[in-house]
Amino acid sequence: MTDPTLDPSFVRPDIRSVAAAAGVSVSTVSRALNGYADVNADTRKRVELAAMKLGYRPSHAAAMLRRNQTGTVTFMVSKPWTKYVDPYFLGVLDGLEMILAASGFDLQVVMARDYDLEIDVIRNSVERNRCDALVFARTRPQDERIDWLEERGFPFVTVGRNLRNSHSYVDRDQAKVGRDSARRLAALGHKRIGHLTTPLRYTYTHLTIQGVAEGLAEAGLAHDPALDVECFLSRKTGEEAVTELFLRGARPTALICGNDLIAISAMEGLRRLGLKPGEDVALIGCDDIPVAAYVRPALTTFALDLEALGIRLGRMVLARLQGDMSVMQELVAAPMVVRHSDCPGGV
Amino acid sequence: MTDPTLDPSFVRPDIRSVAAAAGVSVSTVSRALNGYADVNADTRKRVELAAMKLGYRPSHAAAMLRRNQTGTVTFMVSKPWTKYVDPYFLGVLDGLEMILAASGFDLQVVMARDYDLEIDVIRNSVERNRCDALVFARTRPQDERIDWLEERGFPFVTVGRNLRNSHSYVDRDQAKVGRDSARRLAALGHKRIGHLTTPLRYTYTHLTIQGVAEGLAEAGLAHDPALDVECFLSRKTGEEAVTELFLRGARPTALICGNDLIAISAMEGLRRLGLKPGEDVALIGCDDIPVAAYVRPALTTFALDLEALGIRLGRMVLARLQGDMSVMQELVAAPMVVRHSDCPGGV
DNA sequence: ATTATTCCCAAAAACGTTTTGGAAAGTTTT
DNA sequence: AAAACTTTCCAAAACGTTTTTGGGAATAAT
Repeated sequence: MTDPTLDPSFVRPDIRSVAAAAGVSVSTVSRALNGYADVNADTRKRVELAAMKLGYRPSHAAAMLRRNQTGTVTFMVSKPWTKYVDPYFLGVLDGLEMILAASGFDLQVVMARDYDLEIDVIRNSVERNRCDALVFARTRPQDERIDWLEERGFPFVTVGRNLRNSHSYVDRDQAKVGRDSARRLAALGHKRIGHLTTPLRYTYTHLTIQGVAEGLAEAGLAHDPALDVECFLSRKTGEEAVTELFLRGARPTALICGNDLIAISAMEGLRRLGLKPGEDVALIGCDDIPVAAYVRPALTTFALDLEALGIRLGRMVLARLQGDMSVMQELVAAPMVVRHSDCPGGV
Repeated sequence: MTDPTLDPSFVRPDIRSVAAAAGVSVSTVSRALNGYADVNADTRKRVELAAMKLGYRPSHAAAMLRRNQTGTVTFMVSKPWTKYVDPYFLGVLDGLEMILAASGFDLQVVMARDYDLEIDVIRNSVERNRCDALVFARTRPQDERIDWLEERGFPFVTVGRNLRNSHSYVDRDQAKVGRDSARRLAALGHKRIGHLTTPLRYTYTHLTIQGVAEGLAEAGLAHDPALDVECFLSRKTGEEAVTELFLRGARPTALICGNDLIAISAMEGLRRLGLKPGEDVALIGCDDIPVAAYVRPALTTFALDLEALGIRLGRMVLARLQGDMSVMQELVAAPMVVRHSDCPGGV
């Protein structure tokens, strides 16, 4: 049996051809194929058979025009973010796509060339009715994207939150990451614990800092701001941050790193200063990227099931799309995976 | 001046409202806004002003229905691939999106849950008219996706090629990577050069192997198949491959690794065997992932401007979409970045 | 035999654009 | 002054669905 669509004279069948083939009206085909109740079982079967035989595929554009929706969910990312192969992006996208596809939604990816343009990209997507819902990550304490969308009542879900905490999101329990990091290092006997933070523009950075502060306080340790440095993915990564720290005269015996890339590059910085990472200075990362297990010393860090996160995100979006207007906020756990970079602190 | 779209009674203006406001017909609005020549400059201005004032945004669905195209390009990825945060994906997507967006096309991402499903995903996208063109990577020597699309005459561009070499693609000069790797290691005095390859299912793996063979032959070295192991991202990564190699009794003094992750995990395998990577055994990777510079020994590898690759890909797609039916095949260079993992070989 | 009640289905009206085929006015050429 | 172009615009016809409206034919109830 050869594929009819391969015939060069093949033309896409429309709903009318199916109706003709099945000997029913156009509207009946539509109702039959869309699972409406008021169509006889036999009729439905006949229609389905005819559709199958003709290789009929409803026109998405026409359906969407009539239904007044797009059937797509847009995920927005910032270019500066993708440039450094952020592990977040992919896994989340993965889970999200899975859930959406199961409900017949397309996942669309748009990119903002710069942070300033994010809001424009969103406005464009929303105002042109390009999507039914939006998803984005890297939320900020004051996030104009969230403000704008809330004001407009447009469905959206984020990875991470803003300060107002008024919208639906999925977030890693970042405060716990900070707390656990500080606790562990304190328990290992460290007194001067530094923090190489992710960019302060993001909310999650502040949550981590807060968690670290709590962990330190619990252990009776004072938080010394001189031990903290803000890092970026593009410039001043862990290596430079460590150099800056020691140049400043601050001499931490342990470093909590905002992510694994910071941690791994910080190791290099320490070596340059003649210090042995994992022996002279303890390190804890975050994210558990694939190479974390293979660097020397193997990195102690926090794992995160990105796909699961994407799945939750997807479910939230779907709920929103089905009219559930409740605010959903989920925190996902990030278990510590202990390797060898977190050594005991000297007296 | 407040945003009119914020008014709760706001309804999306359609082309008729604009026509009414500008005092012209609907068709004139369409022609004016779409840049047709046969509309008076003054009229065009009046229309544009009215559209602006009303906050008019043409309905994508309606336009696409009428134009009989979707305005989107679909990028297909395989889930098993995203799972291990392949650095390819992001950068390419980045460049691609940039080019497409500039021409008003949307980039859509679909995921195939497994290799077997890739063809179904493609069929679905094409037959349902969900996109105007397709892009995908990880091509195979016999690639049924390519076969199917060629048969159908549907526009597509790939990252990588198949054996027939009949379609448009962008590819890294993978044979050169293999050749350069072999040459360098041979020049450093190595005689027994192993190869931890990427999966053999992909064409680029074979091209690399071929390049390595050429490089070895040039140096007058025989290629010993016992020194080669196929690696995967999910299981049997470099670490296990190295173990297997030495267990077999093969004792390479240098290893060409299909990618950086294989190389970095191979380092761990070597250490487990009491060997010092970069001293006892030389290593060369491929991709130059962000941590490559930070592992110890810092990894010698091949860089690749992913964004540039994505841009070329985008341009090819656009050409296709504009009716250019020529076969375009571009090879992008991958310069070697020399660090410290490739040490001289003993006598 | 009439009247309700179900169950199906057909016809037609959207949905918001783009495109087609001219028409009207103005301009140049015969 | 007629003919032949140009320029500028318009009305109407698509595009392929979904949804609404209305009603015919069975079946059940009076």
